[in-house]
Amino acid sequence: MFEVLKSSPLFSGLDNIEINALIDNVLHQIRNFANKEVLAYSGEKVERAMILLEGKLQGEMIDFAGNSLKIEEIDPPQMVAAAFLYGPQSVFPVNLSALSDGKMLIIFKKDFTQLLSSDHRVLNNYLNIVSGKAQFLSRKITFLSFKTIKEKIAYYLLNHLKTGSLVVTLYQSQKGLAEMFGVARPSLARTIGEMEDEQLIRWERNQVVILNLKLLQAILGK
Amino acid sequence: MFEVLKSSPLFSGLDNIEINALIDNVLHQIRNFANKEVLAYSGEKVERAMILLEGKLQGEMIDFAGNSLKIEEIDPPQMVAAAFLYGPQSVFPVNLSALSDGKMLIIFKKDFTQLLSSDHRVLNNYLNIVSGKAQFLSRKITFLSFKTIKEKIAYYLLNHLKTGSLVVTLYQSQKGLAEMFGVARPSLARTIGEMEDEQLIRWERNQVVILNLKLLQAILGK
DNA sequence: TTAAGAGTGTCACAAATGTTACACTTTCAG
DNA sequence: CTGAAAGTGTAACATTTGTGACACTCTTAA
Repeated sequence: MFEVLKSSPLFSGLDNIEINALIDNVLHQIRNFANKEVLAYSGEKVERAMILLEGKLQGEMIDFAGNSLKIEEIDPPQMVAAAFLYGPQSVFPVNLSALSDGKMLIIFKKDFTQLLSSDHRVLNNYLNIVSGKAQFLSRKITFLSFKTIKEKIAYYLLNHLKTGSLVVTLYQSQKGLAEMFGVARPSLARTIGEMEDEQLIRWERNQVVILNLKLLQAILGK
Repeated sequence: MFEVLKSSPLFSGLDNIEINALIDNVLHQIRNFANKEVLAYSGEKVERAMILLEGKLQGEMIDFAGNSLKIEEIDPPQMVAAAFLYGPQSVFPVNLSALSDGKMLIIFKKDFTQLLSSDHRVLNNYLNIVSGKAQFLSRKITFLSFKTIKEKIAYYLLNHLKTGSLVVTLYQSQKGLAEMFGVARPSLARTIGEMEDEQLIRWERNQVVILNLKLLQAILGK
């Protein structure tokens, strides 16, 4: 029934039969959601473990002025808010909204705790997920602490560059990127234009061609 | 021997005898360090669990231009880099340096894993610590995503204000604050000056008096 | 096929912050 | 007590980014 869970980090190392047995053993439910639906608001208590089965979600912070900072996109079969289920302040750090129709598996905290303690491998996986989450957030801070937009662009491109290639494929609009960078959209466009003038990159529709890798690295290197 | 550990989050709920038994049961060592010593560099692999016993540490990110962003200060008996011991990328996210002389308890990862699995309470505590760490980092992102220095100051003061009081005691210099905020020191001083002109606050040596709480909150509220 | 919506490039101007410099004060070790 | 080091207030100026506006392109659903 939960074929997709086999490749989920939480159940890594378990086979289908074991996964189904574990899940059947605890209370759970399936929740369907529609595109653009808001599934949770920042500050809301996290009382259930959620594993995305189908569709796409995003987490974004909204500040008091209404500006949004997109923190991450979530694809199946990832857990949602994994690092916020336990710990001293278990509330959603972001608004969670749907980028498409989809569905997710829901397990209440009490039952999830029981699931964790019933299998050492799952517990170990969960520990890795939460650690990975902290590491992701830490990298996010590194990224946000870059001062200039140019640095952010350079860092983003170099991190999404597959070794050997000089082309970065974009899965987001400039608008989406601007939100991730925490900058205004026209400011991003302007800086992109400047970097094109400098023959650093060529920014096309859905991909960016690196024209001068060394100079691009030098932006971060000095 | 490790009296201070009784109040450590990792050993919460255990008594002295149990703690000593657990620790004696695994390989461990004590490491002394001197003020200003750098204990680990960003990017270095985390191979040991470290619990601060005495002294004070700080973690700071250094960007390529040499600017530093102080992420946190660590006091005993906290764990160091707890969320970076497991997970996909177990490397230090910050430079770890000493703010005073001190010493810490060191347990190698393998032995620490053994310690975790030998007591359910400790494992549970550790899960809470790592979750708490992720939550801390998440709040840090919230903080860094404030656009203006004024917002950052207001947020910082309101968060350090004890209920009922109108005075915030500072345990850091303006220079230290500027590093935490990720802004230039004179810029911080200028903004403080502006807020004093506006009768919002009175900034004294080691403490800040809130003169107009409502207006201060309004900075974040609109 | 076409109209609507989303995304993009660009501009002029405003606002915020960084940079560098210097004088002054405070702290603290010797 | 004193000198050095660290911290603070402030200024002029340079840079960077945000804002709001508009025209244009692309995509897509009716």
